[in-house]
Amino acid sequence: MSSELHTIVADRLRTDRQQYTRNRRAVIDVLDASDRPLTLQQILERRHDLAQSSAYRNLTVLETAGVVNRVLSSDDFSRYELAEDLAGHHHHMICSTCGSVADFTVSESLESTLTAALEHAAVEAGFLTEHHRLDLVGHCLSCT
Amino acid sequence: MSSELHTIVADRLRTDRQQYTRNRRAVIDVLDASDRPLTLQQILERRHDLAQSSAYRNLTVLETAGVVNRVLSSDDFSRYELAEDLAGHHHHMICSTCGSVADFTVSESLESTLTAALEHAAVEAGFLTEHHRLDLVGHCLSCT
DNA sequence: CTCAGTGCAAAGGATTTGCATGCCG
DNA sequence: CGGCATGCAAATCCTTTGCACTGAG
Repeated sequence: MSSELHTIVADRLRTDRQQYTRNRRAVIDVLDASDRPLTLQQILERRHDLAQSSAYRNLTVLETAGVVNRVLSSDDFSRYELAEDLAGHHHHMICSTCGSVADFTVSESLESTLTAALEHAAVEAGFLTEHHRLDLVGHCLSCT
Repeated sequence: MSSELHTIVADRLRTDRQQYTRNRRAVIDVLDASDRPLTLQQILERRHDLAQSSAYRNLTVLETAGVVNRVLSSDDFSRYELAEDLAGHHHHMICSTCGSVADFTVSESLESTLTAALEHAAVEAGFLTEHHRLDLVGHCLSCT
């Protein structure tokens, strides 16, 4: 399972003529082990051997290769997670008090209804959809 | 219609013990005239008499009073729009190439299905929902 | 008068970049 | 050996803040 993940990541990086280095693998491992998107700080806390600038650079490389997504919340920090086709399609509960982000999913039937309706709206606007984003904004348990 | 908007804004500001000044009214006018969220730069371009710092400060005041929302896109710029209960509930098409944001809506029946399903998920997670956010991410007509 | 709002300039802070070094192929 | 990845430090740039001034009540 996990080794399969690394194979996929390595493939996509190779397609971008990028190497799957130790640091990049460390970033992927950290994101894979989390049940929610992580800030750069949180990534560094989990792997003290990573340098800040390299982590940023590697996240950019990984995002370009399509294996990592950048998630924006309500605070000043970007958060990072595995791309949806690796981690599974899901949604976010965003706390507008503390900025934390938690994952959740909805039923497949709702997803397909949604996807169809959105694609209809996109076509009308001449917009080329990559994916949709459905998030809840409110207050998490610890901030209530 | 428009004067009604100003009345509502004035009321909400008063509740926050804030005044509805000329500059704040100018910001509201600019946002009201737009069919999409605007960056600070775009606001300043439309009203050259506004100072950057005051515009930021006023947007913060207006956001706190609940008449303006801050919208995050894919670029480094925050965008601002009238609060949903003033402009109507809607969604965004976000261009991941240029960061531009356009508004769109979906049917009310889909909205209510959505709202019910999301509330179910939120309750399970102990999350207190303020509102939901449903966005399309992709490429706009000019970036295709 | 008082005090919030304003504008200029300077500071903050997450993210990016320059450059010398190290390492994998 | 050659070229990319790395890490440190410095730069970038959106956004925030300090401070003196202005204007409404």
